[in-house]
Amino acid sequence: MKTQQTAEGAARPAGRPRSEKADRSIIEATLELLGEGIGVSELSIESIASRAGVGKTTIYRRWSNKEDLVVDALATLKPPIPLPQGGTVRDDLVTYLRVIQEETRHHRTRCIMNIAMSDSERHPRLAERFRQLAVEPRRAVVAAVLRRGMETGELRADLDVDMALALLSGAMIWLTKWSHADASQADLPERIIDEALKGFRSRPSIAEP
Amino acid sequence: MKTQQTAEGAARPAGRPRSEKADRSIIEATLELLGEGIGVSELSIESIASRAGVGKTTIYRRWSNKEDLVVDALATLKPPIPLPQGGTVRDDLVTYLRVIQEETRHHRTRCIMNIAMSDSERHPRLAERFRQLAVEPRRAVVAAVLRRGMETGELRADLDVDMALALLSGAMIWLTKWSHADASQADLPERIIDEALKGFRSRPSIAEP
DNA sequence: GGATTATGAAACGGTCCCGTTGCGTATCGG
DNA sequence: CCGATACGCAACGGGACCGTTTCATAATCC
Repeated sequence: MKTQQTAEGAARPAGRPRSEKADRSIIEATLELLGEGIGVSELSIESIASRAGVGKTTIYRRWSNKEDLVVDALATLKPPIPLPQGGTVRDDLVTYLRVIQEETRHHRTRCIMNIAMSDSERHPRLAERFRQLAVEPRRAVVAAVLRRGMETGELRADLDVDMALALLSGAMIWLTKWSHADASQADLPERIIDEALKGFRSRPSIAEP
Repeated sequence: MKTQQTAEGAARPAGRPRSEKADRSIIEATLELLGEGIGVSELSIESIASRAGVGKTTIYRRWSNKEDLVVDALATLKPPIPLPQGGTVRDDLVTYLRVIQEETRHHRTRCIMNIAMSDSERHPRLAERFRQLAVEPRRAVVAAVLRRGMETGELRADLDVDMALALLSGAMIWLTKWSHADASQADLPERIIDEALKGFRSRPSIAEP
């Protein structure tokens, strides 16, 4: 009845242990396929198994359905380092948008973003994963920058941080998706930030820096 | 060799004419399925035929591939009446975002938006259709409002109209997609507009209205 | 009526994928 | 070595669609 205890104290079941290498290649194959534009609904277990060099059995033994597998796979994506912050608030925000813009250049990133936008509708757990994986870290970083600006007086003290994040991120995504102009415009981040900083309303005769 | 000329001058081919009713039900069935969350890649000709009460032959006779059919189907979507404009620029912009917010409540609209965002990556002709169908009309309407504000002095004279549209629309989409808070917040449009109008930057002691 | 074309239904062979099972082999604990 | 479990592989029966073809019927022109 006695089973060997691992260092972590988990009960070690008898027999051949599961291959961590198989785990990794399954996850990696899943991410590869998603990154090539395969949507969750088109993603087939067989294609994953084939890509990973693994039997279907090995996959079914670990995940009972596709959504679970995709959720786990996405969990391994590391949020890209978001921001070297240090300059003025404007500079930091520009840098932030530049990172997004650069990410958007990669086909893989665009595919993942598409999954986040679309498949989340039918898979709430995916949506939650994306929120905590991609949205929340960025929100936190930008919020820190904005709050710093609010303290130094560079920004309005009553700024709505969530609203500001939505304006900036939303604008970047919208433009890269729908702008007629070449989306690779180098000055897009600056233009977005400056419009957002200045605001649309006219101001009675204040010299702009 | 002679063929009868219709009133429009088009050559009338011999034999039974194609059923316009079939045309319509095919298009309608396609939009129904897309509106239920079926993505373009999952959309099957057989399901369309079945839904439309039509033989597959009838579909294949008119469209040689799925993308063509979807493009034609989307072309029949009328852009929702965008804006009763009349009040202040702020009021008109709030109304504009309210329309978007209201549309987003409908599951069908969200599905169509998802297709616009995701499937456009793989189907450039779809992207183009969406641009001229949904994006451009809105851009035009909002641009008109903004320009009016620039003329009356309510808005900055050097406002970047495209950037402003991106900020507003992008923020709305971003928030309805990723906001933790209840997306049906009634005051979302006002909050977006006001942040955008005021701008993030602090202003040296100017009383806010 | 006769020629011509369209229509819905059904069936075709073919492909892809499903989720499961059996097989021979590999890797663990005891 | 032995029992237990995991492995990759191949095969299973079953389902969904593909794009095409055949067929009896319907609509239009002459």
